[in-house]
Amino acid sequence: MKRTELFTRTEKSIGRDIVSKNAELLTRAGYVDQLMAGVYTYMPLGLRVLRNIENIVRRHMNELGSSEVLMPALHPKAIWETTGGWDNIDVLFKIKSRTNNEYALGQSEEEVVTPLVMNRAPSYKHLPVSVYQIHWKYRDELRAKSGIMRGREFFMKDMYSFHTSQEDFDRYYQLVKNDYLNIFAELGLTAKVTEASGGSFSEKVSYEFEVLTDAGEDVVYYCEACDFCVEDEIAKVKPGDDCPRCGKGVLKEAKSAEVGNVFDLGQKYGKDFDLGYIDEHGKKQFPIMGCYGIGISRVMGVIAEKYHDEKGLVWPESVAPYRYHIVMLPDEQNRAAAQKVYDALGADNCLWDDRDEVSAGERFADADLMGCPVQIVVSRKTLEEGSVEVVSRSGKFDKFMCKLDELNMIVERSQS
RNA sequence: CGGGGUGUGGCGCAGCUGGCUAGCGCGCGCGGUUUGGGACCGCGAGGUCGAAGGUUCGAGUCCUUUCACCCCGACCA
Repeated sequence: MKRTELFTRTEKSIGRDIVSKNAELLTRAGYVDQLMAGVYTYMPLGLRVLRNIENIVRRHMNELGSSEVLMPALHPKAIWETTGGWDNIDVLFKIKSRTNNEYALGQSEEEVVTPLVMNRAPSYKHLPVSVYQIHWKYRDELRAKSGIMRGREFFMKDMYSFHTSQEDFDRYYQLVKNDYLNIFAELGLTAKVTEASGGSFSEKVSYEFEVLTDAGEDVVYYCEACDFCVEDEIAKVKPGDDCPRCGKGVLKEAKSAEVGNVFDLGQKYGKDFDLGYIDEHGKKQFPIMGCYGIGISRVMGVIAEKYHDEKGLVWPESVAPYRYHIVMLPDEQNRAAAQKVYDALGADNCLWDDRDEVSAGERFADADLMGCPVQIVVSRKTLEEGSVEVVSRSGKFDKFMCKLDELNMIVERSQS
């Protein structure tokens, strides 16, 4: 995309009341715009990052054999009364219409997905089933905070699975749990599988996927030597204790952000809706269900928290809005050369700063702030050698010159 | 929801105990000089000071109410 087609702008300074690093950088770089507390517009570049995260998650869900659906965010009151959530979930967003009917905004979708799936699974032969969606969620938080990390409206992947036996559930649960670590790794994040409480509707422990960061609001105790990690709320151990798993390491305390979770829902929802299936003996049974979340928009915030320096964002390649940022110094010859680079690398991979009358310094500063992985400088100086200069935003590779007639070298050499 | 802070052109801010046509930087428009790290000169446009009410000869400055945002806490099936 050409910069002149982008209506967003960058800001040098930011209000003193913005403390959160992700909010600061994403706002200054023009990735997001706050509408109100905990509610953001995703601007063109921000949306591309969000879509990249989303698509990585989507690919994994599809590989897990789950089917994508898109369920409503606006729910009737009745289904939430059926499960008890209307009265028990204080973050449930409730709406009264002019007809005096009441509605809820979805903060999770068990109430929708359970009838949706079980009405189509009359017998054990139709199970297991796994479905997921990637959609907005709403929580009536008393206090939204930390930029896009804790919104009242946020983008989330939520998957639900339905099984006929505990063994089959455990198999799938384990599969998803393991794959989650791969997903987060692909997103550039090191997540720790963390034991946590199952919430008010589940006696069982759940697992949260925690990324260590001071910007997070959870506190975990983790082992330095192995992958043991537990939420402080349910921990029977404390910092300084020997690790209960490996015995070798000592537990440390850290703040962290929950980027995903998996829940064993048991038979609650089937029972609440009285929706079961017929087993091989002709008897009615309730499905064992699991739910599996990943906070897409929160992941974006956490990545911004983990990947930045004093100059701005430094996106991992897997989620960067554009792989290449063409820093063109204004001049007709430079423009012609930049056009060549743009065509060679593909418009969908490049953010081309094609503006006139903007100083070199501002271009460099903008490129650093926006954080695309590879910066390609086109200037009189580089063209004297018939080349462009290729720079890594993260320092992953040493900068090098690339001849204009060998532009595919950029693709090769910047990958490694 | 309890406590604290802040609301002044698009963005960032100043405006002390009330006083005359509300300032500054950035950005924006026009002209010119610049062009490898957020350049410079000149001219110019743009705000009624979050909102409502009150005190006063006079309110951005004081009082009351209210809304919004930020931070701490509580909360976060």
